[in-house]
Amino acid sequence: MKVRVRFAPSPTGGLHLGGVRTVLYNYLFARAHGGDFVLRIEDTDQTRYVAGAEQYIMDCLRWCGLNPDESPEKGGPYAPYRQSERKQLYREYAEKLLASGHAYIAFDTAEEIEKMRKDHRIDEHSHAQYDSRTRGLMVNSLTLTPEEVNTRIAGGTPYVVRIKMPEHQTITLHDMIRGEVTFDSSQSDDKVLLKADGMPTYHLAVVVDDYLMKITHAFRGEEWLPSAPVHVLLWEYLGWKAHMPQWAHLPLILKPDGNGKLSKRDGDRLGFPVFAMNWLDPKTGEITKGFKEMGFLPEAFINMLAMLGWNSGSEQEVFSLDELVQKFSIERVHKGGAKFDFEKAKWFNQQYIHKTSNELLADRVKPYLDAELGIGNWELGLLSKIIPLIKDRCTLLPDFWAQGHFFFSTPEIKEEETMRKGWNDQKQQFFTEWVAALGSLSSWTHDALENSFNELLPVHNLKKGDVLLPLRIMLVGGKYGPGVFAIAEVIGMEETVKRVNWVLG
RNA sequence: GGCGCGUUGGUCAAUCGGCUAAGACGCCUCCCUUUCACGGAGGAAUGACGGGUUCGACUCCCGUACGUGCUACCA
Repeated sequence: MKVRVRFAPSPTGGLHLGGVRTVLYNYLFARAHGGDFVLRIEDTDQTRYVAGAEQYIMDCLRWCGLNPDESPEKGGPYAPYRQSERKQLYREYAEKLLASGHAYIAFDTAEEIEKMRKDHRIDEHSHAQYDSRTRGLMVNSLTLTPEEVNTRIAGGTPYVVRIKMPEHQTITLHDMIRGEVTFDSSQSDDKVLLKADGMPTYHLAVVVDDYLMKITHAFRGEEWLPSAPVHVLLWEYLGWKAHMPQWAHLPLILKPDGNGKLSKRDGDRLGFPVFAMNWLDPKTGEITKGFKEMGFLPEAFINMLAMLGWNSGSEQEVFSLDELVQKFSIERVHKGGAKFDFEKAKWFNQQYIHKTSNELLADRVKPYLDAELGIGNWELGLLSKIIPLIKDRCTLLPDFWAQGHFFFSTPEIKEEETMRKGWNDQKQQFFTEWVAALGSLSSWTHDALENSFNELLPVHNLKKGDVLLPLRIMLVGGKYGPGVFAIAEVIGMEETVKRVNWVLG
């Protein structure tokens, strides 16, 4: 049987890094087994629908290089891939469940349910559930006669279809990461399967679609584990038990400090991205920063996520996507949640910047220079010269500007005090003569520049250390950057002379 | 509160009964470098707790604690 997996997000906002990791694990599993990876949009909650979110999710997957084989955009043999477009389909299965007695119709209003929750609460901390203990008290097809039910439906009374959870039945589920997990069916309430608006809830929709789309392995976040028994029962009641996918509930990604699931707010608070790409909330106009825009390379982002909860068992940490496809195994996914560490994420990016070819890096860096200098306002050829000089000093893509801006324009001197420290006539003389000598250099190379510099030193009774740092500050503005003479070589004679002369006054 | 899941250094984590408990990030020291980095060499830092089982438990079992998730006509 062909392996088929799916990523099923609901289009309600930015794509969380945990979501991307779920996509990754799905993708790796599918590729490793020669299977299909499908993207299914779970947009059954019309009240939470956010315009643009679906397109945004696909853009994120594209940036990550984790493209689905089947999706709303691409189509496929099991289309449509948007649950809202499959709406009519689910009712048929709800009816089937109704007919077999595994589900029932309920007419209760939100207020009535709320009242029941309070009136029948067991203690102060918990509200009663709509379940085997309380369903007999409510207005539903279990307490009403068939005639009464029909009259209400005919009269247009809104209703939902709920699953009738059995009492005290032990439900066992095999999870690829956790092994056997068991539940007591009485713990779960009679979940709504079909809502009053005719849309299915997640519970009905996942089961129906996973079956119809022939999904063989279902990976999702650990937060779904408590409702898994409901899904297992549904597979059974619908008569599809033999086709139920193998489950894997992925550990959660936690906040770096305190406790709890990592959320967008933590990123804002702690100063790091949580979403894959910038997300503009159409309702509030608020922009949430993404890893892409913060200057991460997609390869590094993916590698970092792969290692958050999984490891190969070896000491290797840097893996290409192809290597991950080869080595990843869902069984080696850690069971416990992992706290997100932004420092480690940056380290991965640094590793990738170091190992990425200068040509490819130039493509990635170009947009940042365009943004700083304006498109067409700078010499593209410079990029290939400076990248090898500064890449070792860069962790995120914007660092290329921070580390290389002085190649493009005369820098502001930010370390003037350091530069002037111990300044005297000797130094003034030295630089004046060196600058004058520059014109007669046989070739403008860093070696030639350094030689002429060195030769002049004893003439003025100076040591190299006395004047090298001042020269650096003249050229770059601060105490950083690649070798000074290499910088001078790149910016050229005219600019070098100009920067030194400006300081000499 | 109930139920599920989890628990090895600050963080990510290896270990599938033999441990003097890997490795990485971060931190500290030193070397390299007359800048900043890269790189190299070191260092500090770990099995939640209590019972079993066993010749031997980080590894298996039970309990406790702690963490986390769920407990919606949200996913």
